[in-house]
Amino acid sequence: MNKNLELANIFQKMAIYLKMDDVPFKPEAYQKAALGLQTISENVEDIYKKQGKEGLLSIPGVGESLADKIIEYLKTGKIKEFEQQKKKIPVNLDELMLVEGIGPKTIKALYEHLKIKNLEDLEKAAHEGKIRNLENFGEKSEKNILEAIEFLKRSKGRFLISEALMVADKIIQELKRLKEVEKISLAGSLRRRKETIGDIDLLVTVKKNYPNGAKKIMDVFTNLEGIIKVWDYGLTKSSVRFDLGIDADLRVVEDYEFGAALQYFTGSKEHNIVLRKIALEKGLKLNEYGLFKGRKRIAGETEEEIYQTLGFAYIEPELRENTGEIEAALNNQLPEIIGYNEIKGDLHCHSNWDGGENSIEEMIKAARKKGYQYLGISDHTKFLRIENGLNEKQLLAQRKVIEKLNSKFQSKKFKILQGCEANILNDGSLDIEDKVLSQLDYVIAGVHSRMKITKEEMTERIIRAIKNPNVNIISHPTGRLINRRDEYQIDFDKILKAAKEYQVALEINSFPDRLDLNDKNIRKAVAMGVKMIINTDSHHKDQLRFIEFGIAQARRGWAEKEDIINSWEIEKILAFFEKKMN
DNA sequence: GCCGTTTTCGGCCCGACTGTTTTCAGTCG
Repeated sequence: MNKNLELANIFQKMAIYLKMDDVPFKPEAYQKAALGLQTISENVEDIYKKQGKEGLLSIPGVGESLADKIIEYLKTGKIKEFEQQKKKIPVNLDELMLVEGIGPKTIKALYEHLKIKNLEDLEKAAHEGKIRNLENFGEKSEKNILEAIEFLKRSKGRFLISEALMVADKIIQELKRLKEVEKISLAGSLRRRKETIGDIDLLVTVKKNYPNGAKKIMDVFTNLEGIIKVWDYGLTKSSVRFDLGIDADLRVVEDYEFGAALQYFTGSKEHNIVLRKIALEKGLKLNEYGLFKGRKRIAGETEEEIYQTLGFAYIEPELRENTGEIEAALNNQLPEIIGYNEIKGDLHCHSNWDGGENSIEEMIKAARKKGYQYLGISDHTKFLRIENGLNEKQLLAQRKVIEKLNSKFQSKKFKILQGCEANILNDGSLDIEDKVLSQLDYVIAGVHSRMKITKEEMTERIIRAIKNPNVNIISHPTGRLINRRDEYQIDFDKILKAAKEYQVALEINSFPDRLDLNDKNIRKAVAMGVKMIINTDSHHKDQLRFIEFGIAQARRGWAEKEDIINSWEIEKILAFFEKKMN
């Protein structure tokens, strides 16, 4: 883990400890600093080296006191205050805070009365019926705890793609520096860009004329920063665990078998089984070393060669799940899935008007740097007080600001759109008056409250929002949070039908713990001709990069350019929004 | 503890929901 994340992690936990003692305001300050550390792209160590404390103060949310704590950590590897807090209440916050419905106060009470320190203690106490006897707890809360633990167990051991990719990128970066390394590639679920990742698989080939190359590579790999355990060390395969808890496997393969190995280790298993079956039917044999006719290797150096020799078009890794891609490839009907460079703008971004980190100008700058042609500012609206949601008056004031910015950028062929992320209230109405909504360029509507209602109620609620003539996009349509919260109950087919009828785009939210819609739902939408939009939901300019996760999800859902409205030119999107109005 | 087109000190932190209660505490967004 890099120092940014380590510090962010500590500040998060210090915030939790402060909340246990009901300290006002400070926890939020610590959390804000943690967020700042997570989102900046520069390394906090480098910042301090180059610019000293001044540099640290420029990190969003970091002031005098937290800058000192950062320095203390960089110098000593510890923060005294944090060590004291841990000593006072020595509990595993990482585990306990993951339990839905449990927060700082509960953790403190459980520790003080029942000495519960971790998930295991908690589950045991709940099973034994000890928790219900505590003040302010009852049978229901005990049952909820057990259910939440069950949910955790189901998702255990899977990492968010963003976490896994961060570790993998670092490994690749370090190994690429070695002169012994010829080719290096991700494999496994990470290469297929699955939304959660079990472990990291990597393949390398050794350059010729380096007889001890494999050893050198493995030595470097098994000694990378952040490794806490080396499971295996070998010249063809090594396996390690990083401090995040994630494992990584590295395999050294020969040049002539690289494609075969890549194909094999990328999977999915189900995809490969079918592929091997087809090879057998053709009198061939496919394994991780190549495609063979008898004992003769007829393909193996590249993946393309293997697919081609088997009689297929190349199948993108994101499609390799044996959910019809092989049949499609055989019939030459593979979709032309959307590319990673085909998004022209992001329409779900928050600015500092609603408590986001950056000003509209800063967001624009970041968007232009990404090569976007347009950017949509869609701040929260007033129902979400905590997010500083905007009211009608503020939205209209913001409109003026954006109009001004547009005249500034007119010559530069960049367009700023004003939207908002309005809240879908209990009855399906929105929290902003229609006459104001109708003045915005577009409207996103999303559910942010009362998520545990019946399927019928939730479906009706969202459909009523879809029917609102001003609504163009439904944000994070199923509401799930990966590893933390299930989708809310909805009849997705009905939602799709309504979205199609009323010309509303469903969002593919790129935030790593949302990725909502998921691949299955995207594919359903594609099949029904419902339009979608890949947005980041950025609350900070650096989060615009999350778009790659949303695009990956769209690709896994077989979406083509035509299905994704923000791969379109601005005029076409505006026409899409416009049409709904009439 | 942070931050400043109201302020370098005094704001910031609301509202819904759930489960425990019988008027409230904790969690979540």
